[in-house]
Amino acid sequence: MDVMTRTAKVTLKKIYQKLYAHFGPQHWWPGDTPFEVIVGAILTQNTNWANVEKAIANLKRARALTPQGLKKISTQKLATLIKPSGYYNIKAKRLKNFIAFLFEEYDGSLKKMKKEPVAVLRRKVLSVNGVGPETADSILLYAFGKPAFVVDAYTKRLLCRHEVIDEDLDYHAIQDLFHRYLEADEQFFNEYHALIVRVGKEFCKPDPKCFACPLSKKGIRLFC
DNA sequence: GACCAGGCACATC
DNA sequence: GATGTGCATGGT
Repeated sequence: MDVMTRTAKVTLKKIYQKLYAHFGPQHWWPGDTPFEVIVGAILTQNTNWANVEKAIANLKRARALTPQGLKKISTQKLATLIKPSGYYNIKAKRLKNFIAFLFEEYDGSLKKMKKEPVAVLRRKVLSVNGVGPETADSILLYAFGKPAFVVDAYTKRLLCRHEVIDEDLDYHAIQDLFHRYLEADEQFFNEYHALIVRVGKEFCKPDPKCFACPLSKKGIRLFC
């Protein structure tokens, strides 16, 4: 194993250990059912989770938080229910696109969907308009328990700030780091991503000067 | 009032 | 292929 590879591997493991030691297990994803996780994954696109929760509550109250429920209601009605999550018109269409896909390919059954090999599943989910790489991997990992690492804005920011990666690395290049250097374990990927979001929300703000982090006594970085 | 939040598709060059 | 833009609410 070459030096760079070894460094990246050690660094990724070290970050995880520091985060886990500080925050403990996160018990993700916040969703009662796999279907709720999928809906949440679409609604949370570029959106604060607190707003997504309001939209989810509206869907539950309207008894629409099932494949059949979302299939039945109109796109317009759906948009009204999910309004608090923002981008409600486009997200209503995206949810409808996913539902159409679910019924066309799997008769509306998540159980059937889960049986698909992971590589095939990812490719097919990505073909749904409105489902990009992060949403697809969130679905694979948190709804279906497949070992797909979820790369989000926090992941990229954290790794950039700690000079593990360059700013210009794209989604799949970043994901590849986790897939190549760490064991592909679903629970581990689940916990790792959840911890990144936790530290990101609290301490890793967009302001590039913001390094305040409880994991370093001097408050600057995870490790220096 | 400005800035931010667990993206994505599409237009344009 | 790179870069820019629209989509929108609610909390700080």
